[in-house]
Amino acid sequence: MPELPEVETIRRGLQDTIVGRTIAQIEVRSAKSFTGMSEARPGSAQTLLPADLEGQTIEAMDRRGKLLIFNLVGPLCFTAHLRMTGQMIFREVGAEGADGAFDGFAGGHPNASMIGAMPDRSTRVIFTFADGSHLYFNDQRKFGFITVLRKADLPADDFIRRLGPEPLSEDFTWQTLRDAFVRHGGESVKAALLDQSTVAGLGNIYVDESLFRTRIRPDRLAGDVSTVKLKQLTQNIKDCLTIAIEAGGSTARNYVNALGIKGDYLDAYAHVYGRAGQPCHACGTLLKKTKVAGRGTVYCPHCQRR
DNA sequence: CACTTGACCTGTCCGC
DNA sequence: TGCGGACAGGTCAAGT
Repeated sequence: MPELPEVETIRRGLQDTIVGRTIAQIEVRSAKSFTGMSEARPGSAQTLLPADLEGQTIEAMDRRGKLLIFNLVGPLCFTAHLRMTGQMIFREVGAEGADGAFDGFAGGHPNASMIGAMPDRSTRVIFTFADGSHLYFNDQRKFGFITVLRKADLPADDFIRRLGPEPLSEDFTWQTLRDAFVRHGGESVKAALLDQSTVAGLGNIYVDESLFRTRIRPDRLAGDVSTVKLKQLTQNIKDCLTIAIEAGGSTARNYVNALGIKGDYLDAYAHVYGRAGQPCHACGTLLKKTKVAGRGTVYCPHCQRR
């Protein structure tokens, strides 16, 4: 659920709050949530563990696709993948509990009401900084995980090295999309776009939205998309993600940013995601829900005919 | 080999 | 009210 715009929003929030802070202590409540703690891995002697982060200072926040990268002063870093329900929530000293204590950050924000006490029952990892502030990694479904590694090993990381271009960089062009669609020619466009090697960071929401904007049916074969449509789709993906980042991301279920605040994209800008059965913004036809590439998929049967 | 389905989890919602 | 089942959808392993 957190896709690129949500992860980018979190990254910016953390860049503004935790950079320069030193990790004093880490509490891992769910071993599953930390790579190397539950599974016995070969070469485990080299696996870096939470304890290796204690005493380290956050240098900068980075992102690759849907992966958050916490750079530390020195040779180490750690990554966090939020998967479906992960959250990274920062709390200033004394702001762990009631909403009221949080006024300095979220007071007056229309979406601030959902902020709850930390930690809660979904909290899997707690970072305590030397100044007493906290970073909570919450993850209801325990699909997400944190991995500690050396910065030098990042490019070779199994997950990172398979990622396609960053959609908002100039590395992502209609030609790169064309090449990916050739590789995935026999699959649906939707499946091809969900594959992180095609372009990094798209998930169910922004794939449906980008396809609606380009008037392509999600179940259309990737190999059948014309050059004209490829060019439009490339631009629409960029536009869609840019607008979503400006809106602070999408909150379909439980996404919140680093300060615990929901995103505005869905209510304000979504054309199809979460709107099954409602009239199309362009033509008024009722939007249809189906299943494509194993995911719930919403599209307009009139605007997206081919 | 290309493509699809299931597993991993937990919470919510719906029908009976 | 309680209970079973479908659903939510990122990624990888296993299956067809």
